[in-house]
Amino acid sequence: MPHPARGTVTLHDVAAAAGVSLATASRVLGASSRTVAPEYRKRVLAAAERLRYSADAAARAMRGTSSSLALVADDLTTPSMAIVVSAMERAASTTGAFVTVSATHGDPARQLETIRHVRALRPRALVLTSGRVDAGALSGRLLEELRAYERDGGRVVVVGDTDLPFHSVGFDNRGAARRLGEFVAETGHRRVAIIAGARDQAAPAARTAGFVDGLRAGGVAEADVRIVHCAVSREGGLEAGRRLVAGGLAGTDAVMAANDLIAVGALRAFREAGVAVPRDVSLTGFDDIRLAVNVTPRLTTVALPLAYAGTEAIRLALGEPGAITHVTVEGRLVVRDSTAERTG
Amino acid sequence: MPHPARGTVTLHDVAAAAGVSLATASRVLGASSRTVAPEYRKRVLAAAERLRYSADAAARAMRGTSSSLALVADDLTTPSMAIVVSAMERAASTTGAFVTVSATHGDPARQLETIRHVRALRPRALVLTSGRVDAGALSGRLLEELRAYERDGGRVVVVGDTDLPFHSVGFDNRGAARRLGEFVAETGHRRVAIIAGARDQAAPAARTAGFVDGLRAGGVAEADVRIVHCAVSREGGLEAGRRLVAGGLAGTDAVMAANDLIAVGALRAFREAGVAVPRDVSLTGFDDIRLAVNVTPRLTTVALPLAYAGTEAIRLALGEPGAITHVTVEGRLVVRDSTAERTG
DNA sequence: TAGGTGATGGAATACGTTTTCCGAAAGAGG
DNA sequence: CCTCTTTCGGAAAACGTATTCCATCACCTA
Repeated sequence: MPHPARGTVTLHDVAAAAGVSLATASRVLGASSRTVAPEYRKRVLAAAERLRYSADAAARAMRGTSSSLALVADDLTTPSMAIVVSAMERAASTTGAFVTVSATHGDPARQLETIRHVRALRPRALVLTSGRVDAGALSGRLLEELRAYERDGGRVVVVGDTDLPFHSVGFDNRGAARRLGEFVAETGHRRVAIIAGARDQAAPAARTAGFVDGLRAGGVAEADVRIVHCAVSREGGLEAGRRLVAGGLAGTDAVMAANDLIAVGALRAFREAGVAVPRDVSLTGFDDIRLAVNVTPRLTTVALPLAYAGTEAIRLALGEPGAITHVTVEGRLVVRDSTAERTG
Repeated sequence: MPHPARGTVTLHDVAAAAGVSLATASRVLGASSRTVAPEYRKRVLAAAERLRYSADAAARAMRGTSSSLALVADDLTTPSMAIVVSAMERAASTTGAFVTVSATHGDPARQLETIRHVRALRPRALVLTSGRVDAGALSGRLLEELRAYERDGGRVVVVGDTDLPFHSVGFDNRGAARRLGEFVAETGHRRVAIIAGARDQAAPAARTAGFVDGLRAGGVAEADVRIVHCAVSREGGLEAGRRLVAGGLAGTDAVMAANDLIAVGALRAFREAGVAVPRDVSLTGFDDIRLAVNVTPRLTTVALPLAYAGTEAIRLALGEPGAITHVTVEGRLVVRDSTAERTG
């Protein structure tokens, strides 16, 4: 398909049309350091324009100067991924590189397969975004594959928390969650339910741990902190919220969700049940997705500077070689309307 | 960078390690029809595994069997683009192809440049998504470039309305908007303001025209329809909403926004001003983005089956050659809480 | 057993480009 | 006027893979 019937016009055709040699045409059209006489240069450019010549990236790549950036993500439809994709694209376009994207749908087996597949492109950098990128879950196979890729001269950047020996841009989930927990405790809440998301996902787990840290530091008794799990989605939050109210809130005055989506789901469950937020219970989220300001009440949450993280990932991916760098991006507490101060 | 120092292991290395010829190794590792003796096959597979061999996509592409899909979009951060990207990725992954993405930021010059650049990849298909893909705006240059690409054996699919002679997946913006306009008229509204978005963008313009069609068909007098313009964003809607209330609603009982984002912005402006939706005015959106059900009140809007459109685009891009096909995707009226019935 | 036939490994070639390397021509310096 | 240097066009090699063609070998049939 790529070199069909008789269609494509090659450098050879351009050279012939311009009446010069292949080498000369290449020097004019490629980014060569060699100078060519103005007369010839003009002829080549004219021929290329006339024939609508477009150099074959594959052939060009073979000779050594390829350039593509690969993104391997769990899910391409989340807002944060869109931002990362966009940041990568912007960075790539300044150097004439291409961005290729792949989705793994959170399946570790598929993740391995995808990386193996992507490796064929010999991308300059591979940005890996996943909820669970750690040595254990991968059985070492993924690590080996990534190492082989590095041996090929590529660079790996992990977006998210990881214990793998690659550059990474991580969020201080636990620290930010701790601050949010402290805030909740300091505003007078005493019985807290945590909707913790999935048990086996790294980010939600770290946030849950941080919530607990902060609440305890703020003086909430351990016995008064309840943790429930659910799917990491709006639906999961809705369902968990329903379970919560069905089982009786029993004096719970604050609910902390592992992310905004879950919080929005829970919010809906509370509204269904006639539980007023923040009058009856305060509710917090995490991520500060756009949705957070578009629900009523607007969510108190933690803002993650995703755009910054995305560009930071690109910087690591394209920057000068150097020691492995772990960049930690701080979250910022954003207090809105979904939390109240309890004076009682 | 792609073929660095001494890193990459090539088919040659695998063949040597397995003690067979290059051809044999290629036959085992590639998708060849030739059979090779079990003994040799085993040795080759073992060597490839041990060396973590990954075939060079560029070299492979040269021999004739490349496969990539290119997406050229205005803006990669919108939710609808994320869905299209995801649909493309899914389709590509089943055939072992890659998806590359590029953004043009709505700049026609950049659009041309991008397509020229992308053409180097010899992608099997080029999906072009843009608010304004028409012959006039492009001065013919873009058309020529796309034609040259087709001559190379590629296929062009335009997502969005276009008068260009390529496959396309379009939304019946005007028709759906007309139905929404009729609905608003039939539910008793008599003075309507339309927040029409940007004057020069095709989709908002078509929707506005459709709103007007529907309202008139439903019996709303032309003098009672007011049209205001704004940026196509939440901020634009917010600002337009403020202008609207500042100037006095003067009996306006319904506001129709060109899309959900604008509607959400307007909703916020109304809330600020103490205008209750839908009690004081009804409000409608367009697109049915996720946000539409997460605001209060939930938006009455038109749902566009974006996922369907995305897969449809892929189908056209990868399907059998045939006559140019224009697929029109119907919108679906979704009535929620932001519109009331006016009996008075 | 001779000749035919199907299977299969290996050498060589092609893909389109960039980049040496080489040679020719022109300019500079004595 | 001769030589040394610089400039620049062209021929050819290289990149890594898939495939065509050729050679070999085993097997089958008469």
